[in-house]
Amino acid sequence: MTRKPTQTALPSATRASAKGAAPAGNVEVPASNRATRAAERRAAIVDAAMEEFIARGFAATRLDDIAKRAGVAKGTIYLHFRDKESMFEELVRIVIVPVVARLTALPPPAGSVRDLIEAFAGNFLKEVIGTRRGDLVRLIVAEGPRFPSVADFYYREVVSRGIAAMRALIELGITRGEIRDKELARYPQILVAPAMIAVIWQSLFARHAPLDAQDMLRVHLDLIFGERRTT
Amino acid sequence: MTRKPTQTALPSATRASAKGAAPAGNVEVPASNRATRAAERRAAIVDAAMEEFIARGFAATRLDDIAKRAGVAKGTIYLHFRDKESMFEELVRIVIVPVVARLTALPPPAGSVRDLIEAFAGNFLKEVIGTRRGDLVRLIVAEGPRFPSVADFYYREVVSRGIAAMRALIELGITRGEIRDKELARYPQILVAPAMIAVIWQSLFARHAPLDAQDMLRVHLDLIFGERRTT
DNA sequence: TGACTATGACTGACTAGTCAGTCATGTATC
DNA sequence: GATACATGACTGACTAGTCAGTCATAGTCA
Repeated sequence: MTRKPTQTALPSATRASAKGAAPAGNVEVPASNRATRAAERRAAIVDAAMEEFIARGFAATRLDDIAKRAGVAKGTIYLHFRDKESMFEELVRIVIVPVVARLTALPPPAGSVRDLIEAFAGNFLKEVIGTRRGDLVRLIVAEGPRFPSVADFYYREVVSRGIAAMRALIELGITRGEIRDKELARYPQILVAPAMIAVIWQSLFARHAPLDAQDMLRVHLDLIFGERRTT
Repeated sequence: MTRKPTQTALPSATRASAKGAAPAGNVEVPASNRATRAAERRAAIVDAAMEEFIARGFAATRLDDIAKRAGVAKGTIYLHFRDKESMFEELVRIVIVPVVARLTALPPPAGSVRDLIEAFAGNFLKEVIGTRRGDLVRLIVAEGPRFPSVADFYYREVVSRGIAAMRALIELGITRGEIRDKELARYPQILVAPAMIAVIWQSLFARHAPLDAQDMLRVHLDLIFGERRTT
């Protein structure tokens, strides 16, 4: 009984992945074929879900809100994801994977170890700290204990790789005589710690006391590499 | 409409803080007077709430579960706290304040700056890392964005004080020639970062890769103070 | 090319279940 | 006996997930 959606508009954001996630008011752009449209919708749902989960956390996020933000009916979400939980898990994968790929693909085997690490830090600064992706990291820290599969994935794909990569760089630095402290290779976490703190700080305390992450990371590298660089 | 907490007692935990928090099966020990009993109940509720909030986060925690764990009826919770939200906020205060007090009251003005910082780190290791209180820190990171009052409180009472204290120590270290890098005073976060990372690591990744926090902090201090100490 | 049919993406009202907060009814204390 | 405290069944608001029905589009045929 009752039923008669009429359903005129069908937003769909024409690719663009609509970061801003314009809710309702977007104009009809009936993308070519069905498959494309579906992919666009899926992307819109992912973006919307990301925003909502970051803003409210897993439990407090309503699928109705995600649907509204994505400009889609609630049922549509279930055409793309099994349920709320698996949507959250997939979401993390979908967003994390390309970032890792980009950060990993970097190593331009040029210059000193310090140059390499600085390039890496620069990218991290640009790609993560203070961005939506930084918030995602905080979200993983927050929900990790309740989503072992997410924590596992994150450890496997990001943390263990990152630690291994940093360890390799540190060992190279020690071999080349750029880094004096040989013990550092045992705890690459020390190298990464200020960057992580910066991510969390921006999320939580930026409005109390803004933090110049770039400068802080430079000071930290000075500490490790022992000398002042450039100016 | 509706709302009228009744909000009678405000016991104030008469200290005691009953860490053990025996769940249901506690044999009634009709402690002398009403005030004492009430204080015990309040403490039991605080402990139970702490456990539940840490395990599930704010939104997913059920007051029924807190009540059951505390060995109390749900209504009793409302004799002590206005609602779930203010319970969470008070909880953070109740648990954090004594920890800060204990960590702050330390400074035995003896020995080198490194000794001071090492003593501090040792206490932090014992009191926070890998304990329930460490989980609370993770919880604050998790819920902070949704509870500005909690984030504010935490910044004011813990972060800003901690940063200021560390800065003072660093400056003293620089004056005394123990610390070479003068820039460090601008970012006390660098000094603290590995400790925070240890807290988070224990919560999330300990079962994937255990971390010897104590050793890591030692290596980090070696990095800052430049030389190896003892053995 | 135009008309007609089949497909399945999409919708949103609905169901079943959950849980914060209430309050009438005890019960212990003074 | 009066008061303060404690209880837990109850209410009502809210939401994850469902599914019967719709309709734009792809496919087929003349």
